[in-house]
Amino acid sequence: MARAATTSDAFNAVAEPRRREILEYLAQGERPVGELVARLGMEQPSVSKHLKVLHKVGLVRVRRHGRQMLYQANPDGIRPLYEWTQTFERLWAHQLLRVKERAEHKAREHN
Amino acid sequence: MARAATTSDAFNAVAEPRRREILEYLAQGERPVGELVARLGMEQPSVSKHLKVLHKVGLVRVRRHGRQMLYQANPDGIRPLYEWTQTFERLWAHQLLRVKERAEHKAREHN
DNA sequence: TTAATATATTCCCATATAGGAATATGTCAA
DNA sequence: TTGACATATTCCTATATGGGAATATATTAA
Repeated sequence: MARAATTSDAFNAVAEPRRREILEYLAQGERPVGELVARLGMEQPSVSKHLKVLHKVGLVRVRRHGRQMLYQANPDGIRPLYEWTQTFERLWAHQLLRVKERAEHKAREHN
Repeated sequence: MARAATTSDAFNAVAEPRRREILEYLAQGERPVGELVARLGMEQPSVSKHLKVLHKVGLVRVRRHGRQMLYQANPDGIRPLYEWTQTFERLWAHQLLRVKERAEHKAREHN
């Protein structure tokens, strides 16, 4: 088997750095393709292809406005990623705790 | 150009569902490869290969214990993902607000 | 209509997969 | 040493990719 398609889910879609840039930019609100091209310094066909992937996995919504296509981020699509990373929140807490304990230990040492 | 290597960063490494499963399992603590094989129902070479990718991007740590290799999740490696998703937190807040407003509106209607 | 603008699609290709099968390496026990 | 156990590596192959270049489609304006 080969690698799963970029369009198979949000995790795969977002693995591409350019697509993350696009999503970050679209977090500001609805924007036409041309603005992404201008601001992110990518080729127009490249932007369109990335948007197609993002759309397929539900990470962006589109709407036509005259000749322009207005894209916006669909934050709901990001939630699965957010929630998955939270699996490890507990472990971060432990680390912070350890740091805190070490700091307190040091503080006692110096008294 | 082709797709970026799975070993290029945490985003790419974690795009593979099997690797996420492995990380989730290792969130419990340090575990030998054999236990992953048994519990996750994957082939041993497959698990070893996935672990290699995870190790290369710093998502797991290893330690030898006799014949066994004990792997543990390195939660720090996940933080970049967590932090990136937080870019969109603000947008979720808006949505919750909208839900709340709708609920309150309905409540007023029924008075 | 025709031209101009905005975006999407197609074609080409070097590249890195993930899994299966087989085998290699490393470590302990007898 | 030899064998058994635990894990890693290699070889194979179908497959999807991302970028570049060229072109197609859709919409508005003249």
